[in-house]
Amino acid sequence: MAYSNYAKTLQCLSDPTRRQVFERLRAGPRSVGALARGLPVSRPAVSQHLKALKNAGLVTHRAEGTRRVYYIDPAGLGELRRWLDGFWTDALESFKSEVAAANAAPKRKKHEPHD
Amino acid sequence: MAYSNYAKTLQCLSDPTRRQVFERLRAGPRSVGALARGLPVSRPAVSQHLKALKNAGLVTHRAEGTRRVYYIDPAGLGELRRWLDGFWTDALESFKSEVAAANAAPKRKKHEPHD
DNA sequence: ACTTACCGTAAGTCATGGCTTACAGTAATT
DNA sequence: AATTACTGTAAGCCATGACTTACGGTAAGT
Repeated sequence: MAYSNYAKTLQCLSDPTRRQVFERLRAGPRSVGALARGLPVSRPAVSQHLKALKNAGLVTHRAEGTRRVYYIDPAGLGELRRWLDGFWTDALESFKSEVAAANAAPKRKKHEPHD
Repeated sequence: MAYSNYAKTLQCLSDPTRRQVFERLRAGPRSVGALARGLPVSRPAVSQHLKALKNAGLVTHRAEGTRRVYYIDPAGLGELRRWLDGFWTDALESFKSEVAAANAAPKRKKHEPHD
């Protein structure tokens, strides 16, 4: 379903309220009403957040009468995790070589076209 | 320095342009001008993005004449990674038990206060 | 000393998106 | 069939924040 889109995942998890909805699902599946009950926003707001979360592959739902029980979908988090891990190794490497370079080489001072 | 703030990190990486700046640093350290050169926004915009990235513990800079050479700081990514890993294990567990519950139990139908 | 390269910040504009209040629709209870 | 519980969507309002231009400030070259 949700293809490789860590971008959407990041943008989705950036909102505090939406992340709060998501964190509530960490404990286990909940209906929309149950999710909205403890939050400082209205139920439709939660519904919209859930739509965004689902679009990012972070949650799924299952019908239960008129209720929609939402629960976490590992797909979205998985993609974000892969991206982050790749970045992490590169970052460590880059950081180490940077520190080494900073200690070894003195400061450059010329005004020249640069990279 | 930057304490436990995966929230700030997420909100920081949510912007596409800012993420583009960050990804450019993946290859290695760059000056502000060099970073802005290939991007579709002005240099001050890049400067502001770098400020946000630094505030989130994602980058640091080192002076080199009048240039400021920025490079990735593992701190911010590390925190995000820790949060994500914790969430990931919980999500897997929650997902598995959810699928099991969905298969085992038939649909509930009563209109009763719920959770 | 003057000029040039490089950068951060201020002020102001404008689009994005999160929230609320309606409204419409389905399923279960009586 | 009528009512009640539960939800998704539409329209509109409003704050957040990303971007631009303009400016001031420092360090290096001449």
